[in-house]
Amino acid sequence: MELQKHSRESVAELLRRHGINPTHQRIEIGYALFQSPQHPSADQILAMVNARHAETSKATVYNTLKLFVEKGMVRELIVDPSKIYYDPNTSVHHHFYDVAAGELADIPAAGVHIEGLPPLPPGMVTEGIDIIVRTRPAR
Amino acid sequence: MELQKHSRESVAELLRRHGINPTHQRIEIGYALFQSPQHPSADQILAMVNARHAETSKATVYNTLKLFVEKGMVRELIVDPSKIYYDPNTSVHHHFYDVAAGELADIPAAGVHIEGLPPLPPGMVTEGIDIIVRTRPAR
DNA sequence: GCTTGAATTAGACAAAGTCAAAATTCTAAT
DNA sequence: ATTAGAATTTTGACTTTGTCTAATTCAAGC
Ligand SMILES: [Mn+2]
Ligand SMILES: [Mn+2]
Ligand SMILES: [Zn+2]
Ligand SMILES: [Zn+2]
Repeated sequence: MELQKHSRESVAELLRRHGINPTHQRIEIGYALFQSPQHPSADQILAMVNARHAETSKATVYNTLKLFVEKGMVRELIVDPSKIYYDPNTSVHHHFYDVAAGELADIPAAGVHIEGLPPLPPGMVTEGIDIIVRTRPAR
Repeated sequence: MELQKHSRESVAELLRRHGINPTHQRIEIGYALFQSPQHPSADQILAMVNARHAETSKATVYNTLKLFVEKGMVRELIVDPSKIYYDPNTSVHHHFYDVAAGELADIPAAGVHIEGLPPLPPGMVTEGIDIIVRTRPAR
């Protein structure tokens, strides 16, 4: 057993733990998200979910991803002007972004420190700190 | 004299220094960009430029902003999933982003250090490092 | 088998941005 | 002055990503 990190059953359990009713569509979307190509866009998820046969509508994919974000099950990454990428890893970490290929790679939080940030504007609270290292192929 | 940091003449000069032929439209767009509301979007610039009377088309605003970015005269800020913000300050610095209001505020680079970043993926070169502190109103 | 609330769907719509072709303006010869 | 060629701008159609609303389907509980 344990051939895959995430079975549909373990995704259902993850949904329950985040207070999300694990319907068929939500399980498929979560499953797609936690599978392979780290950091997919909504469009890619829609394609993955419906690869074998039509299973889920566009509206449901967008609604569900928004729900996942609200419930803290996934994170949005805003690095590309034209689409949102989704990150199944919600723990603190940062990213390389290959602007030529449009691909993201994780930077583990361990060892990364930011020093000397000024205090927040008054009355504001931090929602998150993103470090994005934009890269491109040399020469 | 010197009532404004940037006159149309000084914008024209800035364009020339960046190898951009200073046409009427480009000067107006640059002037709008360097005026006030720090970090405008393309849409806001279009509105500013045409506030008094129609002066510049949508295509020219988008083309020109892209040209400015290519020539290194302004910087794009990707912080919002729905629009690009433009930053007339190209020196190294970072940003607070109020996700509720959609407003950016500068964080001067002085004193801010990032430690412990891993080496770049092989064959890649850094294009820039962005730190975005996402904030929202408390409570 | 009904009833009801939750979830999903289709399809129209909106916003931001792109693109190609036509029109205009500029430049620099003749 | 005239004209050719290049650069710039414009128009308007188009694409992509995402949103919205109303209709439909689904899942329990009775
Ligand atoms: Mn866009
Ligand atoms: Mn969008
Ligand atoms: Zn990640
Ligand atoms: Zn700035």
